[in-house]
Amino acid sequence: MNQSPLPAGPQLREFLSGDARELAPLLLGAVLTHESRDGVVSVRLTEVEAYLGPEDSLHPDPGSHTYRGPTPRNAPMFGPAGHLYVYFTYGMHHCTNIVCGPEGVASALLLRAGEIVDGLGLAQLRRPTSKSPADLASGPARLAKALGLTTADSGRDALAPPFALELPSVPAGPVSSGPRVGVAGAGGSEQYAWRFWLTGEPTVSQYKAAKPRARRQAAAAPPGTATFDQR
DNA sequence: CTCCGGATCCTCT
DNA sequence: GAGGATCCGGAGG
Repeated sequence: MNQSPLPAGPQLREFLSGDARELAPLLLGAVLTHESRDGVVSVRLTEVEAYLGPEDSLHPDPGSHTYRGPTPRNAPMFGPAGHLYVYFTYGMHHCTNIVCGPEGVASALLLRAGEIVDGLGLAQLRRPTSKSPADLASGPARLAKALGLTTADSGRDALAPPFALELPSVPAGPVSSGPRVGVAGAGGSEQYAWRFWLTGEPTVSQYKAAKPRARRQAAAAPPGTATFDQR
């Protein structure tokens, strides 16, 4: 039992102050817990994506909400590591990030998928449309829903009650990586292979590339205008 | 102020 | 496999 202790408390926050791309594989297998009035739900992270801020001129990240600098919405991403950044999208979905990097530097990990390891009943109550336990948090909006998180939680400290974050006691297993999902433009290309997941995990999100939506009053597409359909 | 389109999920075919 | 749902952040006039 002479192993170096896992980062916890202030050490964990310091640990999270590193580069999100390096932290991403290390956070796979970590367990995020949220206790609410309705009960406790814990998710073991199986898939995350790194997003950076405008500070790193060597790696501009056009896929990041912070690409154009700080705004009221993305402010938590510029704050201290270990806090949550939750945003609302598509008029109906919430997605959760854990802020990384030193204070003042925007960086975060989008929590894309996980396995419910505690509070299965409550998670099922929150996600009645899921068909199996593996579906409960197999997608960023599903994960946020299962944990009961909304924009009201954005900026809150994930390392303090009613939240908790625990790193895996042993490396969680083989890690795969690939391009980020649903990011329009260059930010979703192979150049940004900042999505990491636990190889073979059934909870990893089965995703389709975000399809470009028809614009309002768009003229009919000229024939031969091929659209991308990558998977 | 108006307009565009998204770090998505679900249902129906 | 395709389309709809349904808000709001951010940019530009």
